[in-house]
Amino acid sequence: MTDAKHTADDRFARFKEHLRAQRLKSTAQRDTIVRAFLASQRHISVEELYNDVRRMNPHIGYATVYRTMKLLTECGVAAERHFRDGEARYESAEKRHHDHLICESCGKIVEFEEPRIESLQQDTAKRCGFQLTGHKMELYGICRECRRARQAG
Amino acid sequence: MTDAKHTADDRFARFKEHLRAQRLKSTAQRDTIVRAFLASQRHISVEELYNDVRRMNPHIGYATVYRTMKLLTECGVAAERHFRDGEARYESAEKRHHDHLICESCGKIVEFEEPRIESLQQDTAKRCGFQLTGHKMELYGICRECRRARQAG
DNA sequence: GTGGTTGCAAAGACTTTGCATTGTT
DNA sequence: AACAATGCAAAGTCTTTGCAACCAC
Repeated sequence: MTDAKHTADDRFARFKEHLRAQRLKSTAQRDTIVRAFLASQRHISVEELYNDVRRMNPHIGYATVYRTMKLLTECGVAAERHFRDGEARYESAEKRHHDHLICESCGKIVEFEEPRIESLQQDTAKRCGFQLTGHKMELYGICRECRRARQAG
Repeated sequence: MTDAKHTADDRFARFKEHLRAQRLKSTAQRDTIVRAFLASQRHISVEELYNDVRRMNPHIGYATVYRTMKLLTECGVAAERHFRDGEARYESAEKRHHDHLICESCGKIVEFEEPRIESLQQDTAKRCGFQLTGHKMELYGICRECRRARQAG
């Protein structure tokens, strides 16, 4: 499924490389956390990740998860997102650029790309005298499944 | 400047009306906070508002400011926003729909409307099977003044 | 052995809440 | 008089940090 250049192993290697380059150390805790993150195919919160990690090694602390996700973000393997629920979520940073569509009923998160919107964002920034450096766009709605469930229920 | 239907006095009246309708009480603190909010022509944070309010009445507490802004939001006079800095900011809710462009250098916040983006957002949601209920879009960049200052400096 | 890392608890930032007191209606 | 509102401090949520013990290099 995943692009061959971006397998979990590749990303794990990228993380290890980052440690080496920065003269940081490899530890069992970091390995566990990174593998757990790479195994999760979703927009995972620190709490969720912490729970996954604890299953593999109950002695790992919350702070280490936070610190490791910070490292993963720095080396470009993970990207931090902030949706409405107020806690950070992490996703793989190696996908191409995209934005998110979130179901307000079940919390499902769908990714989409819409180059026409991107282009209009550029135009808009320029029109206002800004040099665009980034954006945040989230669409909120009700997904098909939740609408069906409502009608049925 | 402001639309005649949306003067500060009108909005103040709307707030008072809300209190009456909900059988809540008018107090000097609420009046002070609401007037300070209506007088501020910007996307004001609770801390900034608290400082303004303290100048008018040093005995007002932080909690009362939070509680009053909640009320103002409920009655549709204020709208709560969350930008990157992690603290809530409030703006007038009576403007027409718009999104924000934020200077990463000086923090300036500019409002814009772009119906073509809105329309593409609708299309995108539909294409993904969602019924759109809302969105959050912020563009980040460097404003003209900050770019000039950089070149000069 | 040196210096980064960990886990825990404590602290921070922002916001909400409990409660005795005060103020509105 | 009844009951909501206030101010303060305490608690809550998410995240970061200080520090002694620990471990990779």
